[in-house]
Amino acid sequence: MEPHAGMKPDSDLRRGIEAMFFAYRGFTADPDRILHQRGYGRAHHRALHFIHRSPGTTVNNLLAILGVTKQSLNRVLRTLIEDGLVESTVGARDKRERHLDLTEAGRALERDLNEVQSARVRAAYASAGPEAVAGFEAVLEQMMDAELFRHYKRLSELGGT
Amino acid sequence: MEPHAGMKPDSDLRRGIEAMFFAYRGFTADPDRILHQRGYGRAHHRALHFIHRSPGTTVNNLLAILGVTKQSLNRVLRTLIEDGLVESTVGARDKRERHLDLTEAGRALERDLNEVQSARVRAAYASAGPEAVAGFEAVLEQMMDAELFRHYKRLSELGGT
DNA sequence: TTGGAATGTCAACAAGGCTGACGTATTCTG
DNA sequence: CAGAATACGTCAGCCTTGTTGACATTCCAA
Repeated sequence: MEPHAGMKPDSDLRRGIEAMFFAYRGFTADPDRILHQRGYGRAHHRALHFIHRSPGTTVNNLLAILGVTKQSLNRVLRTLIEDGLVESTVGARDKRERHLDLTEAGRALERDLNEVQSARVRAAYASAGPEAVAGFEAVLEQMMDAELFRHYKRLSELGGT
Repeated sequence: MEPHAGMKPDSDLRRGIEAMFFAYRGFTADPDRILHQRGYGRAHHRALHFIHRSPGTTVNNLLAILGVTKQSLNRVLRTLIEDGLVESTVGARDKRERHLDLTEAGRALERDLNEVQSARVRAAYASAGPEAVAGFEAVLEQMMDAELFRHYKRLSELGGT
């Protein structure tokens, strides 16, 4: 392949790839500790996060966002419901659907997890500066494929508390 | 918590967190397909990547970088050696050590995996622009914790290919 | 009204993490 | 030189979290 102006050398790309690998490990390290103490895994965190984000969402909805099979999600969801962190209510309009919401205990755990994860992201943002943050998000967005990007955009536009 | 100038609002942090989640999925999607075809998983990719990066590295070294137990790494390594993708040779200076290298077949697979993963990163970089890339790397570096950052730096300074 | 699509649950299996215990070869150290 | 420490491999067993397959319930449209 002819290198040409604007073409990133192979070593730059490898560096970026390694940065993603190591950064993702750091990104999940703090919540993982809390989860492990409580006997949960990363899948539980993801479920709590997105239920918090879209209260009353259905199982199917969550499936699409998380990109796993319904059987896989169901196992996680079942333990969260048994442990009283998530509430599942039969749909009023469509009784096949289950609407998912966090209980007070669920909100508390989600808050703890978000707290430690946000702290790290906040520190990284503060240390790298606002322009770096803009670049960070721009590259990440481009790294998603179309479907993931749609989910991301939809959630972003909801605005969060 | 009193918000003050320069303090990122919670919603910005949540957006960044979700961006990391979705982007990481995209980041691994293409290599995952190739790996799955060959009956391998992400763990095999990581081993191949870092052996390629540091030819002749020892098992202990790889353990530290990957952050897994030797039992876990051993399972992956054993299949790669059996399948003739990795070669393990007894250390010359210290015969307790095993030095790991890719065979020709191992290099070929690593090249394929790197090819598709780099393609996506390259496209993202090209589309976001060089300043965004600088910001991207800056934020990722800050997101690592100290030990991971050391590994990252050591590898980066080796230079590429 | 009935057959198919959609939604969700249960069962069983595999990958790949983990801990703990142990064996062997080799090197280092007191 | 004897014994401790290091590097590596392996066995056994556990957990999380992904998968497929089979099934019940509910809705909707022909």
